[in-house]
Amino acid sequence: MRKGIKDVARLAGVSVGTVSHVLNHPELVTPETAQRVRDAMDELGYVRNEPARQLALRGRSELIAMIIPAITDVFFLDVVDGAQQAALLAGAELMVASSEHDLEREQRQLQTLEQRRVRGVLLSPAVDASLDGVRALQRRGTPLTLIGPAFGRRGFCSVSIDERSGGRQVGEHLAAAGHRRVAYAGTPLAVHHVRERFEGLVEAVPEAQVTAVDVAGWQPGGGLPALAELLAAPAARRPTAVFCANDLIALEALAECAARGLSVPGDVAVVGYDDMPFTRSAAVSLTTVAQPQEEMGRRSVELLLREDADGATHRHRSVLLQPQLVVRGSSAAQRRRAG
Amino acid sequence: MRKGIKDVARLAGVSVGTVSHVLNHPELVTPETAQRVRDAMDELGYVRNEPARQLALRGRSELIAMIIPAITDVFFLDVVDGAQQAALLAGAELMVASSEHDLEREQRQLQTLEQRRVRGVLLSPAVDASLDGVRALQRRGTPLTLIGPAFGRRGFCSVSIDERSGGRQVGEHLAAAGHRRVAYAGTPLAVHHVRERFEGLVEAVPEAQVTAVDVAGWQPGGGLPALAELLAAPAARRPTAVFCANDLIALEALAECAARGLSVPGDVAVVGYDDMPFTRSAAVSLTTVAQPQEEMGRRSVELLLREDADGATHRHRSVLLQPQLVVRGSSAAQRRRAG
DNA sequence: CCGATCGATTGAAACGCTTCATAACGATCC
DNA sequence: GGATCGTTATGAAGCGTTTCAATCGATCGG
Repeated sequence: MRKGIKDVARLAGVSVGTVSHVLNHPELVTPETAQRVRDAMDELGYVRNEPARQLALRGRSELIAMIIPAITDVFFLDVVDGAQQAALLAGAELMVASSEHDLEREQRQLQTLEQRRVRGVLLSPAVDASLDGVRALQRRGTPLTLIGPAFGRRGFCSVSIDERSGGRQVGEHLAAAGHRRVAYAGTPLAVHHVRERFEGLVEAVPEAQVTAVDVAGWQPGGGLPALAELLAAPAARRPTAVFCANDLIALEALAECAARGLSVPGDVAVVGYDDMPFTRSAAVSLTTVAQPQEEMGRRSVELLLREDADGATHRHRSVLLQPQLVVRGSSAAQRRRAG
Repeated sequence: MRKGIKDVARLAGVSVGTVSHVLNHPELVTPETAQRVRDAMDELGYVRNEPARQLALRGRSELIAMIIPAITDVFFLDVVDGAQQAALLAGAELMVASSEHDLEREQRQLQTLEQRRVRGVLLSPAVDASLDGVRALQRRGTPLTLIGPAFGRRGFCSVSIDERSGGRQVGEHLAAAGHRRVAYAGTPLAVHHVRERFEGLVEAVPEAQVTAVDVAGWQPGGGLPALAELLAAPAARRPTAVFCANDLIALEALAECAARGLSVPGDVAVVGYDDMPFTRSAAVSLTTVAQPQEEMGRRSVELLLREDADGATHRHRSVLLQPQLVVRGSSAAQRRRAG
């Protein structure tokens, strides 16, 4: 049914070798012959058979695959975007799959990618994934770089973000504005990046009293009762700043303040994390921390391609990216009453 | 370097045919032999060569590809998610690529997908794409279904959303609440879905005066001067409701109201579109229109697989999905002063 | 005018797999 | 005991491509 190189050869009156040459080494073929072959291709609607090609070349495809834990996680949008740009520059294609935080799916996807002989894999592992399978794959010759926290991940290239620095930047900003009582609203500290940010914060405000507010179980629109309670305290004990583990929580913190008649940033400063698009559009524009997602994607592709190029002489690298505090209205610097 | 089926055969002391059988037709092989072969595979770290397999089977892969116009467009997150679920159910893999609104990239991606002999393609075309290339691809035997507006796209299966109905639902909601002056804030009406929503709105509020506010050039945090001007009018001429073409604009409209001391929904009702996560967390929770993205993805995969199964007898189908008004605080029903 | 040289083209081998017709081998039956 | 059968294993053919050694003409220097 489908036309192959042979049909083209017959129609053009040349051998299959020649047809292949016009595809891969046009300089070896007379322009006229080449044209005749191309005409034949058009006429037949010839489409190269990539699997066959790959087989003959006993090689890798130009496909880079990226596995992320959840396709609906907006954090990865720009990571993918950056990776895509870098891949394009290198003449490779990028495709994305999602493990949905399921270790088994992750393994299966890695397996089919290896079977497809992809050029390399960018992996942001499902949370508590054991990396044994990944190591094996790598040993068998598929380059792989890790995206996300690098701890305990020797033997791989990896790109991660300095979460602690993000917390520290927020802390320094708040300390400079004279805050002495700050609340940290986040999901359980057991989650790696949530804790790192917290510790960065604490580190940077040694003279302040920091209260961790666990919002486990929170979901958008659900309110923040634990935080509300804190804000209900008399002014002298009430936190003067709230640092939230992400922007959505921060937006809701804003609402809690408004509901209590507390002005932001007058009475309470609010800081988010992630710099999502809506942070600029909120009633009080949100101070937040921008993450270098796009760069994360870009660098990970670069590491991957380098690993591929280096071959046996390769030495793994870990890249640590810096987040960036973005000061906006919700924490605007101002004179504070003594607190 | 890499081990093949032959190496496995040699090590297990069987023929290549047998090895292949344990992979594809285990029932034809004695359990003991099968075990021996599997042990050999493990020992050698054998990984199936998918391209070779595909070639031998002269067939399609189990890979479904989806091309979206922009990887950073949050709208598609749940579309991809739904598609992924459906694909998984059907035993296929889904991979995503993005054309970045570039017709040329889209074409190139379609081409490499065809060369890879994917099982089918879900395409959300770059805006003003001509579909000729796509038609050719389809004629050559790659099933393809379209995601997005169906107009002028005969000859394909497609899944789209009834944008007009979304506008109508908002209109009916506002009309029922007694609004007589409503503003529509959106990017140029030339954009298909923006216009459709507008027309739905107008259709549903025949007795009201509707003002279209063009926010072309707007970006998050930029403010909405055109809308602000409207809101600055004396109460008797000021719109009592603002319908925004997306939630981000609506959030900003909320801020404009607050800045002018207008209460929402008391003085002005605000309605958004898309039902993004933050709509529940805003100071005034946002009335908006939820889009059936996840279903969109699911249905498109179903159509694709059906087309693949039907073969020549296939008749194209168009599915039109209904969006769903979600009423929240920013337009809460209430007694209105005569307006 | 002949051998050498060069450029264009050819055809076959190889890539790793699946499958199919065939063989090998017991067990079963008359 | 020989024919027949069923089960299991075999090896060669074929999938569509690329590449490489070989071929074929034509051109060139002497």
